[in-house]
Formats: sequence, structure tokens, C-alpha cells
Amino acid sequence: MLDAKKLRTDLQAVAAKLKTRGFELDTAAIETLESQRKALQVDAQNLQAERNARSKEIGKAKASGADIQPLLDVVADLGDQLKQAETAADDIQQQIEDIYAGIPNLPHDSTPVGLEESDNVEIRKWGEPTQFNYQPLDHVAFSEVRGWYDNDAAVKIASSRFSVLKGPMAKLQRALTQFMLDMHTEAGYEEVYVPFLVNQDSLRGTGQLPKFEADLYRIDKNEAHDTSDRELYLIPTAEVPVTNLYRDEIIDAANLPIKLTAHTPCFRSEAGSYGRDTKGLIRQHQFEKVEMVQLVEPETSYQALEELTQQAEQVLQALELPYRVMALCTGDIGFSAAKTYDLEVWLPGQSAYREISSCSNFEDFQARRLKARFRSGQEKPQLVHTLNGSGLAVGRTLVAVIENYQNEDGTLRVPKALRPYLGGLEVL
RNA sequence: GGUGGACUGGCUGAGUGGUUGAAGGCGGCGGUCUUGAAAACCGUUGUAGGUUAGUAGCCUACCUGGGGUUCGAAUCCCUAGUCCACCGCCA
Repeated sequence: MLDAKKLRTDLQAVAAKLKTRGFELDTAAIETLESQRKALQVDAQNLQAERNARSKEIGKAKASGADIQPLLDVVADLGDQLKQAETAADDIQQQIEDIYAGIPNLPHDSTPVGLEESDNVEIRKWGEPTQFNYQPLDHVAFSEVRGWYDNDAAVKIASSRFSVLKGPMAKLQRALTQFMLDMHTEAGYEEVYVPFLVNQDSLRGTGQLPKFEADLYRIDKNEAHDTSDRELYLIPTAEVPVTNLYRDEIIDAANLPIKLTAHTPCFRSEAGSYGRDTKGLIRQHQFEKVEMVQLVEPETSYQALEELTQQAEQVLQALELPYRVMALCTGDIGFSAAKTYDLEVWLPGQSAYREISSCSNFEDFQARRLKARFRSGQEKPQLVHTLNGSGLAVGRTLVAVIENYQNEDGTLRVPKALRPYLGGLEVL
């Protein structure tokens, strides 16, 4: 959520900035609503002040034994007036909040301007696309031959876009997870284990709600025994539970930066992506991811974004997987992000670079709704800046390892860094 | 799953429906005293919104969330959440 004050005082500048990401802000509607809000709020508050004063008089009169009936007559309809004013003010307030909740973050000045994926800018490249002296297989073909990957079984027990991994491939995925967590904890990230189901407040905090409900899996409550009015959602990323650890918290500045890492499954309904990446592990309803999250002081957040991105790159470098770093353009960054780097790994099966990590600085956009603040000394609490990045998407890393390390005879070399996690095996 | 109890500022803990944003204590901050520190003593100490040139003043809201009763709610009622205790079940 953007700063309401900034929206009021700097509306045209905000609208201009949002336009670079293809978002049209209805400034006229906002101005109208804001001036109505102001009037109604002042109205309601004046009535409240009057009621408070009158009620106090009644209290005093009663205490001194005077007749309070005349006083009661005076305030007879005050309650109704107040209720009306409050209802009107709440209604406008709600309309304003609904609009504000749908406004995306302002892109940082260093985010390249552009409306489409093709406007993203390559920042750097590491390694060269892996060379083969035969036509390399994609991960599906390769792993099906070995009996490691069973799409039909997944469809039978769940539906499409799920997968069953067997034997060495299942083990390889676990090794990758372990390896990544170890790298991050050695670099100073604290490992956390968190719920895979979260409530609506958490999803609002990180910006998935209200706009992206369709992308989420919701657990409908069982009316037979559940009278609660809470509904839980499967997490689309560990970002949600991990960042929400600090919702409604005031952090001692001495404890910043906070750097966390977590491994979780992620669940995405992938609504509207029919026909894209239908084969294999690239786009799944359920996948494994190791995530990094940082909470930092505002002045250091762009430095932190570089550090976070490099930490994700370290994983690819350690696995010796070729990749490139893309700065997403204003039209391609996510709703809550001010700046995002995508890491794209080389996939021989597709002869293309594909996203394997996304590292973003949200500045105070998430923190504002989370009320995640810090305080140094006696100063007023201030919003933190939040960042996160995949380090990495494990499922896609598995794809990358299989496609880049395959041998023509159907065997798979184990990246050196992973061997300690697979009992020293060099070939699978 | 059943039964009972509780939820108050950073923490602890009072609070007969009426100058209660909320006693007291702890902690924090400032000061007195001291060569310095401790102790003691004095003062101070929440968040957000509105108004405003203003981080001044004034007004409003906030005692777990939401709703209600009332001229007036921390206090009464309903509802949800959370925690505690006992019983049952369980990886």
C-alpha cells in the first residue's frame, strides 16, 4: 500500500510514476472522494466531541444530584446524527481504501521504463550456454526414460500440474533444498520453519490480497464443525508467512537487518496459464522453494537488494549453471515491488533462459500494511523496507541440473557441490 | 472433541456504567546527589487520524477483533480469535 499522505499531497506525480508501469490512476475520483472524506470526517468528529462534552455534563449533574432530564432532552437526537455521520464517513473511507488497496507500488528510479517483457534489461551474464555434441533432451524426456518422473500417477492421485518424482530424482530435489539452506545459513540468514497455511491478514500484509485471490488455493472451512470466520489459504510462496513474522511488530534498530531463509512448498492455482508450460516441472500447482527474506532500514535497502540477488546467484554459481540477471522493467515488476531482478537459468531442453529466481525490493509498500516498523533509541517508529528473493525455486533448479548435466547414455552427472548431499555419488 | 476460566500502554497489574488515555510497580528517558558509578529522590514516558506553516496547540479514535445496549462502555450483552486449566483422543 502506498502512503495515503503522499497520495493526497502528490497525486499527479504518483499518477505519472504509475503510468510508467501501465497503471492508470483515476486522480479525479480520488480527489473527489478525499474531499468528501475530509468533510465527513470533520463532521463526525465534531459530533463526537459534542457528545463527549454533553455526556460529561450529564455525569457531573448526576453526581451532584441535579435533574438530568433537561440535559437528556438536548442530546436526544445527537446519537442518530452521530451514527449517520459515522456511517457516511466509514462508507467513503472504505471506498478510498478499496481503491488504495488496488494501487501497485511506485517503481524505483533505477527500474528500466517499459511496458513489456522485451523491455527488461540484461544486467550481467554468468557462464555460457552448455554445449552438447548431441541433441540434449528436456528434463521430461530424460527423466521419464529413467522412471524418475511420473506425470500420469500425479494426474491420477491429484490432477494435472502436479508431479510424482521417484528414486534419485526425488533425492536430488531434497539434496538441492538442503544445499541451498546450508549456503544461506552460512551466509548469515536464519533458517525458519513456518506454517504452509495462512490467514487473510497475512496475505493482505504482503499484497497477495485483495487483488490476486484467483491465484491462490483457499481452504474452505468445514461448516459441520468449524464456526470460525477465518479462512486459510495455501501459501503461494514462503514470503507470506516469513515476512508476516514481523506484522504488527516494532523491531529494535539494533536487530536490523533481519535476514531469514525458509524452505516451503508453494501452491499456486495458475489460473489463466492454460496451455503454457504444460509439460514437466516448470509450472506446477505445487513446488518446492527456498526463499530469502530481509527486513532492513530504508537507507540500506537497495544495497540489500544487490546482496540478496548475489546470494541467489551464488547458488547457481556453486551448481555451475549458466544464467543471466535481468532487471525487470516498470511494466513487468510485480504489484508490490519497486525493483526486481530476475535470475534466468539456461535450459538446454528449451534452448532458452528461464526464470529461476526473482529478487525484489518492496521498500515500505508491504511494511505499511504489515505495520512492520523499527525504532532506534527514542525516535518514532519507522516503517522497515522488506525484500525477498528465491534462493532458488527448487523444482526449476532440478530441471536445470537435469538438462545441463545429462549424458547421452541417459546417466546424470552430479554437480560437485551436491555430491556431499548424495553420499558422494558422482553419477546417477 | 467436552467443560471451566481469562484477555487492560514495552512488561506487570488495578479499575462501583460518568473529568479514565487509563492507579501502582517494573523497564526506558531526563535531572538532583557523587571524583565516577550504584542506591535514593524528582520529573517524564503509547499509537494513529484530523485541523495547522508546524515534530506547537486543539479535536477524534484505540483496554484482543467485529457487532450491539446506553446521553455516556475498559466496565453490560452477542460473536469470533487467542491463551490457560482439567477430561478425552492422538503423530
